[in-house]
Amino acid sequence: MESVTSSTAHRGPAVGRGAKMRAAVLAATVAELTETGYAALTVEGVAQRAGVHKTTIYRNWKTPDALVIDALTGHFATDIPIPDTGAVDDDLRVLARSLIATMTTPAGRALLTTVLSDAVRLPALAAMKSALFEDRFRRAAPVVTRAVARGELPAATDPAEFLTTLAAPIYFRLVFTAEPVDEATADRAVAVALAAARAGTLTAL
Amino acid sequence: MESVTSSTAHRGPAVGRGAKMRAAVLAATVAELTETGYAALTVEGVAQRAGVHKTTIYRNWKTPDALVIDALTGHFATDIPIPDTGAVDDDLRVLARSLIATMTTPAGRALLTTVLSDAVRLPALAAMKSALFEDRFRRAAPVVTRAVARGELPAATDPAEFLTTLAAPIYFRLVFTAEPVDEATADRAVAVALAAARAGTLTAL
DNA sequence: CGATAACGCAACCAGGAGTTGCAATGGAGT
DNA sequence: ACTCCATTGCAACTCCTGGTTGCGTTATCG
Repeated sequence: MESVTSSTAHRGPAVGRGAKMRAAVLAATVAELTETGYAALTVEGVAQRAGVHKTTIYRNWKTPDALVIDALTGHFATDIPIPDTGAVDDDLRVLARSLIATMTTPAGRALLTTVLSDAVRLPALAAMKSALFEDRFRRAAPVVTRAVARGELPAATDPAEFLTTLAAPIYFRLVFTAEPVDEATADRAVAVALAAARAGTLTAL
Repeated sequence: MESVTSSTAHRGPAVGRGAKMRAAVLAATVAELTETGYAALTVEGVAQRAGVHKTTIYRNWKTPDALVIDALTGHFATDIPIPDTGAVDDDLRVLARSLIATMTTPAGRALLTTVLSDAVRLPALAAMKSALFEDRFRRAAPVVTRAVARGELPAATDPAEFLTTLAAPIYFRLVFTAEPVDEATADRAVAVALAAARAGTLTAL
């Protein structure tokens, strides 16, 4: 201490190091989440897997929960691209298939599992869950409105209703049943949603 | 060992007591499950709520998990009645509404939440999850087959497929979105499933 | 009414989460 | 290349809570 001396403004903060370890820890967290689940998640375990010492984690994240939030928020950022092929059928097929593609990866499963686990008690995670679906639906809504504009679907078709009908069977199988979820599942979901919409059952309340 | 003595066969085992406490503990477990979730479930908490000492619980259930399984298995037993009104529309409406009725009760939510929580790591609970849906679908299948027989639905309609389509949006809203789930939700799910089936999109693979 | 089994209680053990102080390391600027 | 200082590693330590054990107490059944 004493004098910081007049010259040296502020020396090298050495901030480049934390980035790598941060990435490693976040990745390790997701991995642990997939393997052991949120309940059994231990900072020790994450540290070990990341090749880091638990002290480091405790110093960089005030609480283990913050770590989880942080880890999941990353994947959250990876958004599904919204197609615009000119035909509803194709748009929806692409949409459903990419949804399934992202959700059947280990990382996707980790997000889904954790979001459904007891971690929902964390307000931040609960908010994330709502935001995730609201956001995806809002982003995908144009697919429906464009189809309506083109006359491919009834004018009264509600985008949110439609997308819920499309997504529900996919998530249902992912979460509840042990059935495999693949392209066939996607295509069937599309067919069902389209049939329902064309029958006029997917209007706003 | 020794002699059990001639007279006194086997004295009063005093077995009538455990029943009441068992019920109290099981109820307390469900309550704790709804309020605090599986991860935060503590034997101490359950004991306190049940007006019992934790030792008693540890003595009656080898592990806390066994307690959870036991508690949930109770609700599991409460099955949904399968209607047979003579018209698919009515059958399905009744079915969907009673499903929603049971799942929106505190107890129903407890079952659902726990079955989706980290508790799924328990093989017994995972098995229960599969069994639950398989069983319900099997029991409800006649509603579909009868409708087919009556000519109300296409002959190729697959019961499991149909029931998945019916249940999925309900569970989706229950689990993922914050929307209220009521009769309107039930009726809409019925309309969607019927429309999809009549369009021939719910056939076996 | 008395014996026996189940419950209540209190003290105890174990393990893991989270903390702290100090030594080692590596990156940034000169 | 060299030096400085933030950041990480490391080890020991505390504390809390899940789970256990032995014994006194109570209630149920014959």
